[in-house]
Amino acid sequence: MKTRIKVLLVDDHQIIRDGLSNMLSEAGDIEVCEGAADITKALEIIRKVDPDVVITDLSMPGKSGIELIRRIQEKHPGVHVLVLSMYVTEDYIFNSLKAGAKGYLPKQDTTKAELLKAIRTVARGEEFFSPAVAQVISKLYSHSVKSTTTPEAIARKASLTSRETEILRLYTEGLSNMEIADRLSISIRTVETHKNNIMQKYNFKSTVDMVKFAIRNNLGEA
Amino acid sequence: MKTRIKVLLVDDHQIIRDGLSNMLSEAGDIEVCEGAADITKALEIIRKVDPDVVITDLSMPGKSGIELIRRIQEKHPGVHVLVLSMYVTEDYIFNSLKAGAKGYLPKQDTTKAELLKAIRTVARGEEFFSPAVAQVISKLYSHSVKSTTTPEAIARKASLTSRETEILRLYTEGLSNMEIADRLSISIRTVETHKNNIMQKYNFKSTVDMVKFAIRNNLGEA
DNA sequence: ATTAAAACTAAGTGATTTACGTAGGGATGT
DNA sequence: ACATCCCTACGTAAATCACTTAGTTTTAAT
Repeated sequence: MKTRIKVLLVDDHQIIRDGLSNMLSEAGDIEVCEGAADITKALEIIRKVDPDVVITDLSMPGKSGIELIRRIQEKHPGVHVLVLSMYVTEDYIFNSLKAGAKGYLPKQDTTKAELLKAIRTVARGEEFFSPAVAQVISKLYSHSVKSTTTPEAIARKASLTSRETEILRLYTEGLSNMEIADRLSISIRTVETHKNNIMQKYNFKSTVDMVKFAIRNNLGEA
Repeated sequence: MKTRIKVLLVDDHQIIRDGLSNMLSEAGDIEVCEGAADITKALEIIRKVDPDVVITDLSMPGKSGIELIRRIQEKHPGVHVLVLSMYVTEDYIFNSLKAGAKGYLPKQDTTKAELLKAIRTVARGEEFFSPAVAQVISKLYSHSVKSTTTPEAIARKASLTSRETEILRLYTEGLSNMEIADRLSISIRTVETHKNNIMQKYNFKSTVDMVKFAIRNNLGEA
């Protein structure tokens, strides 16, 4: 009899954590530990209980979930990360994998059975992706092959730094400078600076232009 | 001091019911009764406890949630139905309203605050729709101008005047209030007022939300 | 190992723009 | 005649913009 799989849930929504916790506790081979609503708390709990699997959302207050994955890889390489996100976009998936995530599931249509299977799979150190995610990944790879021949397009996209991209995405969600500053735990002046830089790089003449650009380029939803 | 709002949750997913139940119980003015996973059970509980508000999903095993709404209207017209669905499609929304639903919220992006507001609103017998849903409704009603089978109050509530539509379109072009004012030869204040009215009609929380709506609605180019 | 470049952070400050509540006048329809 | 809707507009408070400067950290290259 092997020990149960210790799972840590990271999500800023209380109800979701509670719901998942309930659900997972019904499985005999899984042990859910105290959840975390942000990265700091998550890392603290990881140090304390050394879980086998961390299930995390990506959109959270403060640093993004990507950062959490990165830090876990650095300091706790034995802990396997399973992303449970409401976004099934190239960007999120790619960056999660790059940061070291072992699995990626969409919140939308993941069933209890799938989630359990995913947990058990990543707990063994293997990878697990839902069909929808796998599709995006394959598209990503074929895309990267093509893009080597089109440096112009890459250059354009690459001209935004990761921080700028992150902030641009938050603008597309309709957040104000202040709200973005709070979300990222940085000064509103910094947000303004980043925005200014974005606007200058692309010569946007208004915030609306910027958002339209982001939407066209799949940096934001809708 | 009025009595608490009695709420019945109908959803075939155990975790979701549990999560919502948890969440709603934290509000002092709401009392959550035993949930139901199907129509039969739901009607049975309604007969027993006579709730003020029924929150229901639409996709359920057996008969659809629409049928539940219809039956509630027939036998318990005082019970207000709030739909909480993962689908924000014309079909579902239209049929829910036709069946007598007082509110419709997408599962995807409804916040706790919104849900509570929606519950309190429909408990008073008023209607409540999230921006995304209102968008679909307005689209629905703008096509069939005179529909005798449908509540016209909703259409009016969620439709924009010609001036508002005109101004909204200019916003999607990236124009500022001032530029729009010049273009239309009216005061910037007037433009602001129109914008304000648009924002209120759809409960937009930011200009970006408004523009995203317009783009999705083909009022502006994407 | 050291250095240069780039990225992230942040503040000052005056000008501009927006948010939001309130309100008058005209058309319409009942 | 009266309620209602629509377009118009203002005042004040709040937020954002535009530009500049600059310290700290990361990354890349020699």
